[in-house]
Amino acid sequence: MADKSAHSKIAKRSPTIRDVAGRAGVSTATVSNVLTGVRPVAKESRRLVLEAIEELGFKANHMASSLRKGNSLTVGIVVPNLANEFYGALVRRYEESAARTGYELLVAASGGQPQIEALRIESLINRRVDGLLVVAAADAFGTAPGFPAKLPPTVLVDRDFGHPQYDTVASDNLGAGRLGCESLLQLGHRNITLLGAPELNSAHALERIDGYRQRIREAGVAERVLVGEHTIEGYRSIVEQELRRHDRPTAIFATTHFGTIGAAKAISAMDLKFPEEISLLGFEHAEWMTAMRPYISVISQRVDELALESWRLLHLRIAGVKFRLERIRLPCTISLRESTREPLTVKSLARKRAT
Amino acid sequence: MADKSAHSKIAKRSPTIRDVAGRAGVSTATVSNVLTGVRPVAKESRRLVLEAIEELGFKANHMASSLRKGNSLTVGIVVPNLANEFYGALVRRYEESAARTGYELLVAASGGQPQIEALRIESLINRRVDGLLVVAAADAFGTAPGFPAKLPPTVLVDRDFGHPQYDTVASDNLGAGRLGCESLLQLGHRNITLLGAPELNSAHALERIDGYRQRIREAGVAERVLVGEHTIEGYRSIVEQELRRHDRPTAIFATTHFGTIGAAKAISAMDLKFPEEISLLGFEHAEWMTAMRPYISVISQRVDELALESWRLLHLRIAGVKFRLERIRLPCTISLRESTREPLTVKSLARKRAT
DNA sequence: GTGAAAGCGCTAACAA
DNA sequence: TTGTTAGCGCTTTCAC
Repeated sequence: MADKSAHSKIAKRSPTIRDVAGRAGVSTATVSNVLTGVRPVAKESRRLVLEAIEELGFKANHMASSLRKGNSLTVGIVVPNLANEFYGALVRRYEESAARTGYELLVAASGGQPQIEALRIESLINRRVDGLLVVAAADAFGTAPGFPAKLPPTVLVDRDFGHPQYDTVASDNLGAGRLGCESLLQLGHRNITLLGAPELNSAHALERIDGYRQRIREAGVAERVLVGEHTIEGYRSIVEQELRRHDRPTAIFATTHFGTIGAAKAISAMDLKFPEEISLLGFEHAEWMTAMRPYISVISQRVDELALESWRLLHLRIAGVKFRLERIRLPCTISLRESTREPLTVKSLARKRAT
Repeated sequence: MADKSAHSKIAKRSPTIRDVAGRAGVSTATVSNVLTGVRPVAKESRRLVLEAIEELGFKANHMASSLRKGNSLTVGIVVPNLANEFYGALVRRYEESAARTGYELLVAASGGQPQIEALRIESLINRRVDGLLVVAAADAFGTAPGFPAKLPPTVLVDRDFGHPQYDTVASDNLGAGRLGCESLLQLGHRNITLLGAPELNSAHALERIDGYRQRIREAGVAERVLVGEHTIEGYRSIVEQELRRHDRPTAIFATTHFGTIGAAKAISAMDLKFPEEISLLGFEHAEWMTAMRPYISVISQRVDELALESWRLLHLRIAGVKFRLERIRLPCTISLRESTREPLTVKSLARKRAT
């Protein structure tokens, strides 16, 4: 068969809608209509077009259509750290939602630095993303020097809840703090040390601490809050010190995943019976915990729902649906396992009573 | 000041290069030249343009320039699962490289299914990505029905090493298998059970097993390979069975991260002295291991280098540099910690000798 | 139901 | 050094 195109040598550039139109003997408009389904196309024309597409291996250039249509079907996602398990789980869910609805995901990492976040977001805006899902590098999102003046529809997740300008979705951190404290109190603990994250640049770490404080005050029990460097080693060393005190706590409540690991490490480094002599309530379930002895009790965020809800809001905003600023708090869940027990004293008393 | 534009109402659409040109009193070409730096621009013109850009809050439409230039400065990355720690670490490094070089990253997940992989890659091609970094869903990458006929420059990472068509970068899995076996042999173990991953859809799991086999045969020791369902529970149950055998091994070598967790779980569920009675060599270091007692010895992939090398190759291909198909194997590293010890018998003998 | 043609916002000849 | 203009590949009026 003779090649219709001008250059019959190697076809370097990929075929365009024009090539398809030529081959099918119709206009580009008809090809476009077959592709988009915006207007009806006669059966015969459609067949010809589809054939031509097949034969040429034509793939519609999404950038061209985006440029023309003025939307990119692309969402940008910005997180502090892509290697983080929690954010990884978020991104995974976003990708699922995106793939399901014909969107693609442009990912960027801020490293927790507002200036970098500003830069990365600017770059995403240049790509004309339809919307942005952001785990803010710091509170007061959008105030870094050089931050773009106008963003596309944006939803803030996990951090900087209650931002005055954007919809926000986050876990009920205060509730999580209360819940953890409550469960320890119910077991009979009266000497509970909270291992909190330093404020750093987001207040959301403080919310969990506040929850603990609220609940423990209601119980009329003395509070004790430890805050250290936000690294496993930092948490380990501070917990180790704590466990050496004469007035050692009977339970530790870590409100971060790192804190959980650090505390577990500190406990196993000491000569304490775990969990008999010291209870540990951690944060954020992870696969490896199933291998720990004792199996660590934790409070976990509902990452799937965080992703779903934030995606839903963003989707509505992109669609132009008007509604008041949304602020969604999702409850955390507690998984009581082996690392939380009633303190020794209470247990002994109970036994005595029983006999 | 009077508004020059036709509609002086609300400026809905974002300013274009034309708006900037008008405001600065120059041509669009000059604005473009200021933006791209392709041709020199007089100082005064540049100042005017920059001012106009600032005042209008102009952001160059990357899609338009891509369409015109024929490159998107975008790389697509496809992995089986975005929530996986290993792939998360990869993506993080890719993002760093991308941000550093002006690229953006479009991410997609295959769920380990070649058909989905084909779909997602097609979608990325429609977006005209300049290149693709893929952790293949299965070996024989690119053979699924409906797989795009022609890909942009593509580098395969971790899986399907040695693909006949694309550059491939992966860890030296065979070497890793040998290395692990070797280190256990050196400690004096002669009864080493290997906990391998099922072949599933990638032979790369078998390579590690083969490495173990090679080395153990060289040593003239009986081999024993266990392969189960690729889940923590699957591994746990199979290891638990193994540990109940009368001829129980003195060491277990898990060649996957899941296997490591499963084995650790099985061991701590049994009444064995760990690591005195049973050694465990795992795969892939993780933060949580620091909290385990004993601290688990592992062989780890050099994920940073995998990312760097694959990015480098892709970059060269995108730049059009011609070179033969590259196949890069990166060695794994071993971290000997507390979970691997000499077996009891040997130890006792050594003690006797010492006295 | 279909085609011709304008144009999305930018870059790259080609002139001047 | 600068401006004019013709597209990049698509969608979308507006005619027919």
